[in-house]
Amino acid sequence: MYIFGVLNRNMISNTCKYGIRAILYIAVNSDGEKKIGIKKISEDLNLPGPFLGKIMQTLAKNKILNSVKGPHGGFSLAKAPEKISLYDIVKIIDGDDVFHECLIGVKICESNPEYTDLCPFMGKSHKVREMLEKTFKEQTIGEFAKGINSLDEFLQI
Amino acid sequence: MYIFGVLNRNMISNTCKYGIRAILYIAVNSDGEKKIGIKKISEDLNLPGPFLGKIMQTLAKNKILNSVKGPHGGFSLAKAPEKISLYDIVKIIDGDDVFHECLIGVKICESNPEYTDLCPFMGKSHKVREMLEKTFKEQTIGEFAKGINSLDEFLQI
DNA sequence: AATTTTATGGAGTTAAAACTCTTTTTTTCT
DNA sequence: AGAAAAAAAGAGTTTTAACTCCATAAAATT
Repeated sequence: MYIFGVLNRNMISNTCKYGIRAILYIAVNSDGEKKIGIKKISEDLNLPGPFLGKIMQTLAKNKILNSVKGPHGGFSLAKAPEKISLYDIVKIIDGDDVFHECLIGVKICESNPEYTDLCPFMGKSHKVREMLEKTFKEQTIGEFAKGINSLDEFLQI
Repeated sequence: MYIFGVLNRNMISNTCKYGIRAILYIAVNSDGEKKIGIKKISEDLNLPGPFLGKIMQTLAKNKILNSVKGPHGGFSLAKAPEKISLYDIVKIIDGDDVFHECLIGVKICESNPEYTDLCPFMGKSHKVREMLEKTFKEQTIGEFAKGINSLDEFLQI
């Protein structure tokens, strides 16, 4: 339930989810060299094309993707898929606040990165949050892509 | 870094954080019976008063707070602080999506609450997320309030 | 060289979260 | 009963994330 309307609170922004899914799509469908265009990716993944374009731009600027203009152009991974983690992508698109900021917005936690238990909850929650961060850092695109049996899993929402 | 502007991505909405901090304020400053008004809470915690009013309304409707109108009215906890968990508050204000939705928005996970490893990342991340949920469920307002030495910790953002 | 195809860049629009303002209702105090 | 104090309710506005549109730039094909 939400106070003022419809809410769907996510840890990760839609923008970032789209980015992750597009990169996975490339990892699954390209053999490293082959370029894939925004049109094809956005149609297959059912994502808004022009918006995805912006996201890809950002990922290209941040050396996650290579982009080539013109006919037969498109995007390919700029590194081995085993060298790209979900954390890398989240950090570029959403930043890493989600892994570090104080969960209830207490000032003292923000100025106290050692978690020397000034906010009682931070003392209890920071281990879980470190695990969360670790999970994102250890999950590579390469390994993720290997685990995908059917691309249909990634169609639509 | 964020693509289009300034982003500060939080697991928990500001609305919810304000609610948690206001409840903590009441738990620390009231002995169970004493009512405290929005004006005092919002001034001391540096929160937008009318907005906090809405949040308190919602929490009152959901039996977390008692509210009394008129002179010497205000809000008090509707239950023992040990019976109120952070999870309760998050669920009321933000919903529990943040603990359950698929982190990268893959359809198959949403329709598959058993996590029978169709999405490779869900298989790896759901344990951390269960821990996160547990952490929120086990953290009561009562215990939290006991751990607060100085209210100054909770002033401002 | 001209055309086509694809990404890039910039300036918009839309929808939802965050926040404000004003009026009404309830309670208490005189 | 009347006035004052507080929350409730409703209708706004502002800000930000999400998304679109159009013109430009670069590369390949003819």
